[in-house]
Amino acid sequence: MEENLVIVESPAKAKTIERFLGKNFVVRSSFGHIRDLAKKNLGIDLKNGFKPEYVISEDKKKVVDELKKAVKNAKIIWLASDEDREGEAISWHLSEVLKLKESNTKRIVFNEITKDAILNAIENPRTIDKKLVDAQQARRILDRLVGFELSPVLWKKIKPSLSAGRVQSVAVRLLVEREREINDFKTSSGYKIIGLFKVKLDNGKEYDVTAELPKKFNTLEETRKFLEKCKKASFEVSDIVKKPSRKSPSPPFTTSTLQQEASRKLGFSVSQTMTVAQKLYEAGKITYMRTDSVNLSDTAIAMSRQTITNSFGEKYVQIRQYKTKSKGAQEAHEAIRPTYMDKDTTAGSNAEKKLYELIWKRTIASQMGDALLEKTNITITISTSTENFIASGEVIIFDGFLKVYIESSDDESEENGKGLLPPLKKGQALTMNSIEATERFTQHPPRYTEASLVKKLEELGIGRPSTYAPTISTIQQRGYVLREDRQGETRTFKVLLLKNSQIKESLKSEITGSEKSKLFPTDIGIIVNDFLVENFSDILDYNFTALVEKEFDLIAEGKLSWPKMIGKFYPAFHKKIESTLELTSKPKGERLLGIDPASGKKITVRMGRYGPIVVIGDKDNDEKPRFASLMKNQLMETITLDEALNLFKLPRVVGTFEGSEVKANVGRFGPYILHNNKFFSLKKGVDDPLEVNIDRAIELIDQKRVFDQNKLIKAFTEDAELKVLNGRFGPYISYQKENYKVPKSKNPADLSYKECLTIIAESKKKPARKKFKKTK
DNA sequence: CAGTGAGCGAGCTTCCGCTTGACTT
Repeated sequence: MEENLVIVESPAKAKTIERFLGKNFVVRSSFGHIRDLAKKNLGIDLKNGFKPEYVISEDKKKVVDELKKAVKNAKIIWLASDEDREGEAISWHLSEVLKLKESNTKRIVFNEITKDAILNAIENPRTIDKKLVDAQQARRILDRLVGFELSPVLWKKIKPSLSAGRVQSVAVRLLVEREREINDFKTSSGYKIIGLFKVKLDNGKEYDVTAELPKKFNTLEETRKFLEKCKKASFEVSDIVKKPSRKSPSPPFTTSTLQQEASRKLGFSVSQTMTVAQKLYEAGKITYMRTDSVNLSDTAIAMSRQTITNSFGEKYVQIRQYKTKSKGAQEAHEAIRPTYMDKDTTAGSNAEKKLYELIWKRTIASQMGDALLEKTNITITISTSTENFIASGEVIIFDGFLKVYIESSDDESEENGKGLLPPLKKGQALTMNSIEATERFTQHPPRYTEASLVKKLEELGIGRPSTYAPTISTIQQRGYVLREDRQGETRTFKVLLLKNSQIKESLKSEITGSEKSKLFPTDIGIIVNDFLVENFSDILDYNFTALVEKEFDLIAEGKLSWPKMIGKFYPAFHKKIESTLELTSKPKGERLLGIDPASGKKITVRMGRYGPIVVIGDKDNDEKPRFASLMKNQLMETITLDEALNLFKLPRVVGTFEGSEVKANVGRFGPYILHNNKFFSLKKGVDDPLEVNIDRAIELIDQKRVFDQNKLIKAFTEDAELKVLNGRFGPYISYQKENYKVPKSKNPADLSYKECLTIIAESKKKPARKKFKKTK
């Protein structure tokens, strides 16, 4: 018989701890929560004080059975789930399900996986904190009530299978409101003035100095006037200000900051970051990756000190303890850091290497000294104007943490590369080489990326490290949001150049508004959001989570009972659900665009059964209304009358090729060319079905033909339905509309008819694959 | 998949937070 059974949440953690504890201890994992509210109905007895009905989750039955066996064989059970609300609840559910007795059950907690921390925990056991468990139950029940009562309202009023919840609906709201800010944004322009000067110092050396006017001119007129004045001006250094400044390293990574930096520096999606981090964690290379804590264990700090000293020298060491700033942090774990600080790289996939190195650098930098800088601002007066030029420079006196890590910023326009200035003195005269005035435009607020949305959610205290990635993917799966690249547009801007006493005006062009991996709300996302904000403003409020968190805290302190809290919330909420079902009509987002000049009928945009459409006329008239779908990058909210009229120009005859008509149109999978009943997709962001010409169409048809030829690896005379094809995931066999993978051991080109049939038969023997849910 | 947009009805969908596999035609 084993003396002691320790139960933790994660199997990787179990493995590590078992090493620390020795022979008398067996360590098992619960794999997170083992039971949850029943999925049928609500799982909550509304007539009976909101009594929750808990069931053991299907995928946890095996785990529970094994834990039961392990309990039988142990004298003392140590419940070692995380030290936070959810962890406390996990321990409580375990003690209920495993029928643990108080006499031989101990609750222990540690928030770092080090030998000292664990031995210390064993020395200081406690009992389950039922008040904290109750706070978790309140959280769980509230979320279920909100989610399972709101979602069906959407099914009835908008579309089946939609969803709403405390976290996801606010995430969508952030995106919709940002999109509106962008639509409402009025761009204005001004002229930025940059002067290039030459200066000859006493030592005979000549230097270039670049200086900028701190203000922008609003109009071309003013700009020209200013340049005219500069023509005959003399320029002189009037002031030199040197200011020391310092930069401090950022704290070690939490889940959210790791997701942000991996997105900015490595281009990872939020879920990609988590998958790669999970791999590193399971391999024992980093600490736990779902954490809101910036804390480092004493051992980690000691290791960092050693590593920094060895690599860069003692003077680069500066030990720091960081404090978590984010709302609602529960700090059950350490920050995300390498397990062994002396390893600055790791083996593994490219992604694993890159992410590991990022984590290593960030952790090491967090224990290094501030960077010391000296900023210099030099004021240059203009004899003919009251304006001044400013030349600024920056010198690094001591690089400190910058030796290993520079944090990236979401703000792309941030200036970099301010360098060294020549040793100028007050009164020094400068010769003007040229002055350039460039028209610059104000930028609309940036669209969210996955990672910047996570950052915003964390700031609002909404969601947890374990749910950021799933939330981001849920709102995309529901069709509320698309993650997309968008091509920018060409914009022209004016440039005035003063050189050799002449002012030359020219037009230049730049690409603006291009977006990479940004989140765009869809029409459905906007309709759902507006409906929810209109009818359930309290839950959609950015402070809703913060408000209920305060009450959860009261419950955890024993100052409020959870049924009382839920009892206060639910009746009014439920009443609102019923009145909304009864009183509101289906929101279609209908908007009048104008009058069709050809027929004189009204043109409207609205949500149709299969997506957003524009309609000419209405049902009440004798004539059938005409319909057209919006293109993928058009929004109901912003489409104009002209754009709508263009949609009715499709399908459009492009020309003829090989004796048959070539047509352009937009289908469910985007714009396409139709020729001889065959479809050829138009290239996203390149071709426009309204403008594509016959030459381009033929080019696309040819390309597709070549592609299809390469697709076929082998066909068989025995059976025309059987083919070996080249696909996205490598070679496969296609037979009777089903696909089968070609084993890696076989060369697809050499497969015989018989071998193919064997492969098909083999793969049919395997248990039926879980079919992915069809998402429309 | 390359059209559709009516209306009825059965049966389904759905939340947030803990965890990891099992998937990848």
